[in-house]
Amino acid sequence: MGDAMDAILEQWARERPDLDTWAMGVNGRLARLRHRLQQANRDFYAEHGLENHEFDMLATLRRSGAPHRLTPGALLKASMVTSGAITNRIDKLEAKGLVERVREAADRRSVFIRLTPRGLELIDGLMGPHVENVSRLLSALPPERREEFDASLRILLESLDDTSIH
Amino acid sequence: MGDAMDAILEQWARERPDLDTWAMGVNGRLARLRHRLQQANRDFYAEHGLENHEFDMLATLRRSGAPHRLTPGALLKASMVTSGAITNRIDKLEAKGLVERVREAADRRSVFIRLTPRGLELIDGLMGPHVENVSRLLSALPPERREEFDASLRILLESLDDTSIH
DNA sequence: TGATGATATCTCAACGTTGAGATTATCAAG
DNA sequence: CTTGATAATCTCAACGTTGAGATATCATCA
Repeated sequence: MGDAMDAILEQWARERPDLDTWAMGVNGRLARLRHRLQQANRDFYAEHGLENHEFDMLATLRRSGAPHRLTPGALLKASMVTSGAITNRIDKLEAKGLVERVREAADRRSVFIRLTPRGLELIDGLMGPHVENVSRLLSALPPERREEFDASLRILLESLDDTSIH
Repeated sequence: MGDAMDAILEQWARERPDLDTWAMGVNGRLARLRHRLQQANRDFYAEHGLENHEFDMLATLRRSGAPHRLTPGALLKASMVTSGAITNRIDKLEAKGLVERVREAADRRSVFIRLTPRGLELIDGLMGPHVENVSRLLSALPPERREEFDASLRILLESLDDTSIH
């Protein structure tokens, strides 16, 4: 059979046989796979009234543990967007009543973004179905390949300095 | 050592030990890896005055073979964005003199987007360095792992119906 | 105490994408 | 021919992100 990238690499082989295709293929497949997964995740989140990034932010707060609050700065580092986007996203989630801004006396430059009871309940109820959904999306990979695949991804990420969430 | 995703999965293991983490890990690593690669590619393209998507469109036209022209519809299908974005991108590349709109008598609903001589020269000169750059970015993956890694990506893409560029 | 630099968050103009609809052209059927 | 359906491209308002700068607070030290 072959995927879309096979067809693309065939074109390159015809037009520019001097180019080595392995890296191009992996680069393209990673882009396409990420895109497909993101679309599929978006469909799932939409069933529950959430945007992709809204789910991400709620999940980040949830996995930080009680009392389920982080500063915008911490949320920024945990994300892959810039500060303006974080402010905007917090605004939207606050308007939905899923998080709230809490100022503490300690350092008044800072704000805590805290899951509301509703936000906590929502994300806690969604994590199980989300994991099931992602598992289903990746279920085509034979079990005996899974460990090596994940390990390869980790090797690449470590080499690109993706080594910390702090 | 461990990558950023290891730290995230550790948090989940502490907070929600009931969740199976393999699929979440792969999903997150694919997102992060794609993001890192896209950033690195962007830096490379920027050295040559191109945006990420501009390089993509020029490369799509180049690999289609002489006479290096495709309709906006074909460029749309080859991309992962919507029609408004395609029109906008063509406008920008046309303003830079790298592609031109050509109407043919055959079907006047259609337009061909054709690489100009400058556009062809630019993308042809860039493909070699681009492949070198991507190869370097992926060089941490041991050679004996590469074939299986690529094959696993293909398995996943085929299962998600990413099977055609037409 | 006051000055200086660092830190945390927010602001906002510029820009790109989305996606439904408008426009124009072609094709098929009667 | 007309009519209606289909097709290809473009338009544009709504929206989100970027990224530099503004604002406010804190820390340090003379």
